[in-house]
Amino acid sequence: MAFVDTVSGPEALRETLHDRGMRMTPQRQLVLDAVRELGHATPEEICRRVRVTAPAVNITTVYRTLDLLDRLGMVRHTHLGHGAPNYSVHAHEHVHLVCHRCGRVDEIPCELMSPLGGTLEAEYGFELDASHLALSGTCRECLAAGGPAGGRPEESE
Amino acid sequence: MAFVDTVSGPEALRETLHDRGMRMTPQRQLVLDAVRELGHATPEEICRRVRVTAPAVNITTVYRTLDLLDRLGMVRHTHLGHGAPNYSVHAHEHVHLVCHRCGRVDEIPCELMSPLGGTLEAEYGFELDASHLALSGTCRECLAAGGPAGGRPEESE
DNA sequence: TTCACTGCAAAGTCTTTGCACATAT
DNA sequence: ATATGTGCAAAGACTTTGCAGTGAA
Repeated sequence: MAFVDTVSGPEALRETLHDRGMRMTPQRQLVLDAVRELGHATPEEICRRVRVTAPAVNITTVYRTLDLLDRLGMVRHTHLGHGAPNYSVHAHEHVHLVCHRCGRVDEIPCELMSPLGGTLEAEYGFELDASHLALSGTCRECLAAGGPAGGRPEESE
Repeated sequence: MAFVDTVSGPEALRETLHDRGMRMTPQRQLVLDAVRELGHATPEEICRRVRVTAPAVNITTVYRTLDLLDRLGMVRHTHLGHGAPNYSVHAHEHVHLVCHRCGRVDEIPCELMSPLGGTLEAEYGFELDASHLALSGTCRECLAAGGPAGGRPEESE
């Protein structure tokens, strides 16, 4: 019997879609591939990536497809604080650290959030979804350069 | 000698502005008052509040003034994950918990973030600004109602 | 063959910019 | 008197919607 990669192969998407009476299309596969290849990206960036292969794909389709894949649980989006959201594959879990002085974005493992998650659950009954939103603050370099806490954020967000 | 409330009186704003060669205007005071009265609000809501007193004030002025007050450190804004940012007075520090199933926003004391803040600082040299971004997840009610982790977010964000 | 999906264009939010006039100092 | 601040209108970034035609099943 043939092995079917139900996690990342093209068949996974097709099956998931068919299970819900939806159709597999080249656009959908391309968008999912683009998210995987880019790691993190905005709809705009994903669209550009898709267009390398299929120049006719419309940004509208990218938005609709990202929304669909998000609802299917195959990708997820994170709000980094300003502007467009940032999409990544669902499997790749991490927390974002956004420096609001230089705009730099770092990733840290989700596990660091576990203690906080436990507290929130115990005290507020709130189940934390660590990877959906970013944490903001000031990064090492900006602390070193622009001086500590005192200075207001320069720019970016 | 007269007592001057340098924290919240009208003179505080005037002084801060004059120190930087900027001018005190009724609009600026009204926007700051609106943020104080509303606690949390979007630029749109702040504008509506200001217009109760001064109907001619333009939304553009509200945006410009909020940006100014933010740079002056008198208000701060938080990204709740979707749409417009949320402004509040700088003094009132807290973390937001946003339920991505029902959209509800709760506040928790900043201190809960201290352990995480310490870890981030020690391991990554990152100085956390807990109140600038929200934490998302699922609230107690939604967990009870819609069942736990399993179900995809319904709606809202 | 049928109906979900796509592309296109238009509209909808939220926010910023340019400019002439108003006004705080 | 001066140049900062304001209102207005237009534009800009990001996203959604309506609709007719396309193509997956």
